[in-house]
Amino acid sequence: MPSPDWTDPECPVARTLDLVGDRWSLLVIRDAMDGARAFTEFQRRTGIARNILTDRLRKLTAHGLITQRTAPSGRRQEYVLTDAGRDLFAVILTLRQWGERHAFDPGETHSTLVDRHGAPVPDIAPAGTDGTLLDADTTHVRRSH
Amino acid sequence: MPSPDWTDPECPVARTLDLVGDRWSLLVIRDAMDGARAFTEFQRRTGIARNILTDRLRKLTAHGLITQRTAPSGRRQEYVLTDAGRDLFAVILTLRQWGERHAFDPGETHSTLVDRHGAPVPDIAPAGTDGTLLDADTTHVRRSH
DNA sequence: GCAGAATGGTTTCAATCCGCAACCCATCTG
DNA sequence: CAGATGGGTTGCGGATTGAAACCATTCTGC
Repeated sequence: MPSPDWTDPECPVARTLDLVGDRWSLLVIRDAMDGARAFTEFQRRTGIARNILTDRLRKLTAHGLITQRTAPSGRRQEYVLTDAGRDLFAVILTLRQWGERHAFDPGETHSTLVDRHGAPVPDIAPAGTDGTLLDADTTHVRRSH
Repeated sequence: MPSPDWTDPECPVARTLDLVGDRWSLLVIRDAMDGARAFTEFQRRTGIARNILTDRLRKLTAHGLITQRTAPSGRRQEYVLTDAGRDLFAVILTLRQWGERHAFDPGETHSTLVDRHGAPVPDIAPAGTDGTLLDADTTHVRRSH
């Protein structure tokens, strides 16, 4: 029901990118995960244009990644992640870790993701059922015939 | 040297998205990981417009994610992933797994990522140093002072 | 060794998308 | 009640995209 015309209907990567694969959606999700809830707060953190933010929030809502509701403490609006939205955590995390490894010069500082105790989150490494590390050379796509 | 004006210079997520966060780049990377090497092959698999593909291949090359070289078997050109490009495997994988969980109706078929033995790749789950599962609620961003 | 197809693009043009600025109304705050 | 803040909408110009046509070089079959 959300997006009838997929770029590549049978590829899950392509479908995900059809939903969040633009310049801003994942940054909105990132900020929602870090506590942003109000329209103005998203706008301030990302620097996105206000009309585009309106559009992205509507699309993400239509696709079931966030929901809009009135804040418990009054009449203000707020946007919060759905379960599907929160499940993008691993995506944001791998994007973050790749960036830390490849998008900074040595010595450049960057923000860090830490757990409740302030300890840095360890790198994610894809592993097979037997625990061996997987990469592009040891896997391939099997098309859904 | 690659991208002087970042959307959000100190956030690794934003920097990564500045490099590959458009509609096509990650699909090109996906296909490169699955064996595509030639210009026409990328165009056929993704359905991207040819001038845009030219632009994306140049940008990905400029950012060090792919390299262009002449094929060993003659004079044809080919595009292959660099180490940094191959390191996007975890990103593509988490996008794929999220899509499998949330972008398909129950009963709909989709392509699958399998290892050398044909076994499906297990889901990635972010874990802390002590092995506990991490998510958006148990982590937060620490800004770089 | 020549015709035709494939490869790897470039160019042109129209349509779409995006960012900026201005505007608007409702709600808080002093 | 004046001003600030929240949550937008509208209009406009510039940038990005997509479709199609074009082009030069290289294979391929006969």
